[in-house]
Parts: sequence; C-alpha cells; structure tokens
Amino acid sequence: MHERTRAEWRATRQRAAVLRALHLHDTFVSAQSLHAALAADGVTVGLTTVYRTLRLLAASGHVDVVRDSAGERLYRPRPDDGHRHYAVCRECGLSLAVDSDEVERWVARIARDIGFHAVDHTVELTGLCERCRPPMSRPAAGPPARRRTPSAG
Amino acid sequence: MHERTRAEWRATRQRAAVLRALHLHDTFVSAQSLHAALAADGVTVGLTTVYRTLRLLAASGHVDVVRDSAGERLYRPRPDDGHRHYAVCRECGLSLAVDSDEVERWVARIARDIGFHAVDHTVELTGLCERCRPPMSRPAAGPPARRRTPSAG
DNA sequence: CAGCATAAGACAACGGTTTTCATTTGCGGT
DNA sequence: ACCGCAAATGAAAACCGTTGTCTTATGCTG
Repeated sequence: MHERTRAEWRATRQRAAVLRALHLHDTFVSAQSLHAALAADGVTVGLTTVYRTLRLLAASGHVDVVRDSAGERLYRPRPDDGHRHYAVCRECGLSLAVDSDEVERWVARIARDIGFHAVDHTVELTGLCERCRPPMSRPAAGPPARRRTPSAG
Repeated sequence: MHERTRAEWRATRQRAAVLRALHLHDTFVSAQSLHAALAADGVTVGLTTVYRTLRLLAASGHVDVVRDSAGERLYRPRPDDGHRHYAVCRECGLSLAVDSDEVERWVARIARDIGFHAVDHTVELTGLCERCRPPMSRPAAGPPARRRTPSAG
C-alpha cells in the first residue's frame, strides 16, 4: 500500500477557531468554557467539534490535560519547553508551570523499586495563588483574580 | 450551647457492610464494584448509600480516592501509617503504597517558591506490575493477575 | 473540476454521580 | 422501655460532561 503522505490534519475554520481561542488563555480551560467563549465571540462551532478537536490535540501532545476536582477535563496548550506539570489556583484558575525534573526522577526510581513497567504519572498541585489568599483573616489585600471562564476577548 | 458530644456517625447495617466490603479488597475499588460485590454477597445496600458512605469516608480521611482514566472514582481504606500515594497497576488494579516523603517535601518547596497557599497535591502512578508485563514480547510468564471488580469472596 | 474521504453539526445516548423526597430507623432524652 | 426527631436509606429522576450516530458539508488531491 503506497500511501502518499497525505495531510493528516485538515485545515478548517472550526479548528483554527478552537486553536486560537485556546491560545488566548493563560489558564486551563474546559471544553465547554471554550465553546461558550467562541459563541460569545460570534464564532459558531459545534460543541462536538470542540470536544473532538481538543481530543485530537491532546492525543497528539499539543495540549496538556488535567482534571479538576469534579472530574471535568481542562486543557491548555503545551508550552515550547515541554513542561507538563502545573500548579493551578483553585480560586482563579491561574496556572504556573513547575519545575518537574525532581518528580520525574522520583517516579523513575519508584518504578524501578517496585518493579513497575511503563509507568505513567499524574502530578497535580492545586492551591491558592498570592492574589487569592485564604479567606481566613484576609487583610483585604486587593480583590481576588477573576474566576475561570473568561470572555475570550 | 451545651451540646452533648452526640455520635456524628450513626451505626447502620449498611455502613457496616460497606466498610466491611471495602476492607476485603487489596486494591482500589469503585463504588459500583462495591455495590455489585455486596449484592453478590446477598447484602442489599442501595447504590445511593454506597456512594454516600464512600463520600463521607473520603471526606473524613478514612479512605483514599483516586480517579481512573475514565474519571471514575476508586476508593481504598487508608492504611494506619497514613500513606496517601500509591502505584496502581492499570492491568490488574494491584496497588502498592509508595514512600511519598520526597514528594511531600517537593510539593512544600514548590508551594513556597511560587507563593501558593493551602496547596493540595495529587500524585498518581499507573503502570504495569511485574505480573502484568507489557504485551510486546511477553515470554508467557504466567497469566496476568485478575482484573478488578472482585467477587468479594 | 470531480470524487471522495474527512470533518462538522445536531441530537441522542451513555455512565458515573448527585439530588429529591417519601419512608425508615438509630439514638438520646425522659 | 418508649418517644420523637434528626439522620439515614433507597428508588428513581436529574445532572453533567463526554462520546456515539448519522447525515450533510467541505477540504484536498488527482
């Protein structure tokens, strides 16, 4: 079978839109938020298509995926440096890439110790960023950052 | 208000059953598996009650919760030593408690570095245990361990 | 430009979990 | 031991994110 190297990624208005919207965010976003943002921008893309596109992007390693506490998948374009671990503020959604060499090494060692193969790992840090201080005894240090689900402006 | 220290955990047949069933397993189990196992044992407990009980146990820190790749919650009683991290075999469900001091320290340091407060972390290792070697070039070294969803025998 | 495989979109289906609400039941007070 | 009530149970429906189905539309390649 002499398959010519045909384009494995067809360029469509919708995919471009999803990509663009995705890159407008500095935080992890859910498929639904993205769809809503698109719609709010007057761009009509089917929810199904958003899901499909994100799934493709995730499968091809172009975006990172985390799960929030409710089990919802949140997406974010993977930065050039290949970072794969983040600390996510559970108040405003701010996500910071985190130096993860140490965990990688730790995981590798554990895997060897217990005789596990093909070990995959999930490391998720959630907390409150500096702007979203804990509610207890808050000295009113400015308003907390906005919540996720941005207006995609 | 002079509240007598009243039992904040009412003893019921159902809760005892869920607890007992939970402790019969050496692996993480889903609420549904547990419910099925109970039923197979002739113990009738509503699925709702299983969910509720597990939620309570998780909230009070008596069980650990992980999420499988499908987003399903899996539960396991927390051992006395307070371990909270496991390596789970994605083939047979075998779970091994893992020395997690190093991650704890790592998490604490990261939290300090980036200025996050009240940081919570999820560390999940999934792989193939020794009995469930990778399918590629397997030397037929005995059958893989049974899958999860045990018969609660 | 034609043909066709791929993609989009609307909608239904799915699966796990939670809510609802009427009914039952532990448990503390008397 | 009995009462009463808040807490717990359970069946069914609601929920919600996600995926499947199937028809129509549309890039792409020849």
